[in-house]
Amino acid sequence: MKKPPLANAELAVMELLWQEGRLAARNIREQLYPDPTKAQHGTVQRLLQRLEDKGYVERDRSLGVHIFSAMISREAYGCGQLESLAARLTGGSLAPLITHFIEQKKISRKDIEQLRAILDGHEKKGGKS
Amino acid sequence: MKKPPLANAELAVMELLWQEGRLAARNIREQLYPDPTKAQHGTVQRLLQRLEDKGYVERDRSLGVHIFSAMISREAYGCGQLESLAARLTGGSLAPLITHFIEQKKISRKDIEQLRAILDGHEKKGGKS
DNA sequence: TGATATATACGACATTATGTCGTATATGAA
DNA sequence: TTCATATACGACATAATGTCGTATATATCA
Repeated sequence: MKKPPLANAELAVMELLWQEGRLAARNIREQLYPDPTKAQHGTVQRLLQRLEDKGYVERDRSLGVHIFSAMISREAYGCGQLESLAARLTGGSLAPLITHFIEQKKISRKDIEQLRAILDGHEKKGGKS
Repeated sequence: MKKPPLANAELAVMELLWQEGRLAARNIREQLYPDPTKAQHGTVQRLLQRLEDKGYVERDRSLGVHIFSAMISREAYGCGQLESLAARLTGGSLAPLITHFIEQKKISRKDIEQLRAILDGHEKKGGKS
């Protein structure tokens, strides 16, 4: 179940699905290509089909038009990418990456508080080593 | 100064440079292609040249053979990738990604402690909002 | 100094991914 | 049945990647 990174056009489709849930190809095309132009319908179909092949998108064929929805949440996708980044660079460990991120780019206080809350919550819940 | 992700062979070269500092192309080829084979020297030269073009690698031409070194540390590279991931997915915010990561994949206790230490240290040093 | 070995520069190629169309076929509504 | 729209998918241009091979430069050695 390895997930390659999403390319730009693919990510745009996923964004719509993440935001709006279930969509027909037509809705996606309307939002991605607002031009009153013609046959980018094929383009969207192609993108959706490839996303389906890769396991990112699910297709409901039970109605007239197919209804598409994301098979993986934004968080799960991001998480997988994070994991793959850590695996490639730091033996799977996240801390070195975050460390540098916090020290270099000024991370927002809100993010810091949120992270601290996550860590605290996780520890209290049932600290597995 | 946008840094595209490193492909596999490129990352392998960077790994060597990160680990060993300054290297001639020959050293890199020896470690990447241990076969007593022939002309992967060209391959390594190509990889190095492309890495140089992308700004990942620096070339010292002052000696007989060129000596290569990384222009960007492993941490800085990972940090940039992290940043780009957050920018693409969560409006630049890291917390949602980490949250899911911590909750889904069991992050090691060591990493948790390390992250907490980083957060504490950062806050004490001079909490900018 | 000339011959030989090694480096560098770079063109070329196969492969793959991506974004895009266009066309053929199916399916629904009128 | 006819027409509009959907779907399936082949095709293509572009780009990135990993790989060679060749041409040129540079060094070493006898």
